[in-house]
Amino acid sequence: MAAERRTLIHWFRKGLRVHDNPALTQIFNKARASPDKFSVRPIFVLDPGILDWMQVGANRWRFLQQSLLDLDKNLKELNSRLYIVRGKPVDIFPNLFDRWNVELLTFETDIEPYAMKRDKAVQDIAAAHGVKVDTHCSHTIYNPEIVVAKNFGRAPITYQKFLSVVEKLKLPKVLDKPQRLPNGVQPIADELEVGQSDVYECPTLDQLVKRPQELGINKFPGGEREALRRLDTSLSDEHWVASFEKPNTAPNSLEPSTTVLSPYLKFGCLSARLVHQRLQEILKRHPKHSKPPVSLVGQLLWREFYYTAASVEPNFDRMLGNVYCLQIPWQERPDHLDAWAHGRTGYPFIDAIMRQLRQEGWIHHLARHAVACFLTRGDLWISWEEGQRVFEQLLLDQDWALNAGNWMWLSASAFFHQYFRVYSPVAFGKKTDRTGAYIRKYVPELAKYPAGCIYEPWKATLADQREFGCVLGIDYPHRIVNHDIVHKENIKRMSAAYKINREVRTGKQEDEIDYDSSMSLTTNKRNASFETKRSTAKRKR
DNA sequence: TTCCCGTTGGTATA
DNA sequence: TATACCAACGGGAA
Repeated sequence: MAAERRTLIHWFRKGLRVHDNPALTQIFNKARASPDKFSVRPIFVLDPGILDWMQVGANRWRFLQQSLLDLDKNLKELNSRLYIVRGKPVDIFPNLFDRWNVELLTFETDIEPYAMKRDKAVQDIAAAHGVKVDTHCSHTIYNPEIVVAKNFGRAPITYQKFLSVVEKLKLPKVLDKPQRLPNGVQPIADELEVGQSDVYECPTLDQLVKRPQELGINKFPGGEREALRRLDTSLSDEHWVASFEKPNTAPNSLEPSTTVLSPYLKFGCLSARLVHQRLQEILKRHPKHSKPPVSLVGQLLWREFYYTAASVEPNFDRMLGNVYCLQIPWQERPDHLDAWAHGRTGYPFIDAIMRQLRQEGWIHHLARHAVACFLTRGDLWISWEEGQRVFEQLLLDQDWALNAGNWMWLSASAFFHQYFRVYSPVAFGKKTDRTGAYIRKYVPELAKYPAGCIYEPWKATLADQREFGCVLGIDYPHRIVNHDIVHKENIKRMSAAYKINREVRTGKQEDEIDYDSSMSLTTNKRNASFETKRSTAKRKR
């Protein structure tokens, strides 16, 4: 009798795909082996609690919505479907476990603190309801837990060290999509579905997006189908793949100079393990290929690097109490932060990047470097946490570990320490776009400025500005800081911050430390120094 | 303790 | 286009 069937649930969170999805494949195989015993319910939980954890901008909601629609389609091709459940996991699971007579729950592991807490709670609930839970690590190529264990309980904090650790590890077996379910495994409608046929349907865009005016161009639609298509396109030119070196790609080309697979990897529409396997196959045919850290494989391994580091530090996205992070007395400047976030700094290259980000949800990695350096140690001296928050909202590929890790890198707070290497908001972009075509596209008010001064519009005379149809202070802002002056001051501030951190780290007594050595002492700074001690203590443990 | 190295700086000089 | 220099960091190996 159908009523006696037991339900197998796969819970999608990240990993919005049917290919290379071991947790999904597990329940499909189990149901296929005993089709008269089981029903299969692949679910996605629309969890309002996630908003206490994450900022999600309109473009990112759209990407998720499209990914869910595509996932439902892909599951239907396998004779199943996606069930969207609305509510907090801790509230809805007890109900589902009872109502659906659940035997097994599977999901992909995650290392984000919000996810780990949520998953622990759900596992406890499952245990109380007699539901078995199986988890699989498939968001990353290597299991962060194993990498940490192989490195004697600590995450490697240099890329080279990370490489030496993972080189010894076995690569995962990449799975194809599961085989189609036989007829009869689909669950019969539950009491909620009866008379409410749309109760588990995918959300519409207007259900998710509260401010539709913030929706930009849909240049990178979500979903597994699009992800695999994009992968094929990216890998079609094998010479390009084999010779890829990230630093040689342009941050300001009019069309992306890199693959833009990152949003798909973030949501798991695309398996990093599959990409890795496909790359290895190509590289076998091209013995003289580029290598990590600059190669395409190297890019995947950066992702692994940050995931591993983040997996053992719940404060990875904060300066205070973060074992990796240098304590720096950043300043609060809401006006400057706002100008930066909305592309109104008066530096055309910086503004073009920030506007592209807001419109399209993706910017080149080196463009991220330029704007991140500008916000933090280069020019504005504003905390990387503020930048992280803006990126979190706007980037389609926003991934907690990568976003925080890269912000620490760029602000020279962790992993990278050569703070005297500062990006110029004027010179850096010129290397790959002499004429300023990128600026003309994203800062159209400057479109008539000639190549000679489009990166530095303040060099145009007022008469010229009028002729070019864009007067500074009226049609486009004056620059909010003078880079030539502030970046030198900031290098000194960094030097002082490093000195204090060094002294605290090496155990010099607090009263011996000269906080005033090159800048005035602020409350902020004393707190920062105090927290460093805590971090250091933690690190030694 | 010393020395080398580090995904992707900027600038001047040849 | 390549190289030296700027002023100088931390991690990690020796």
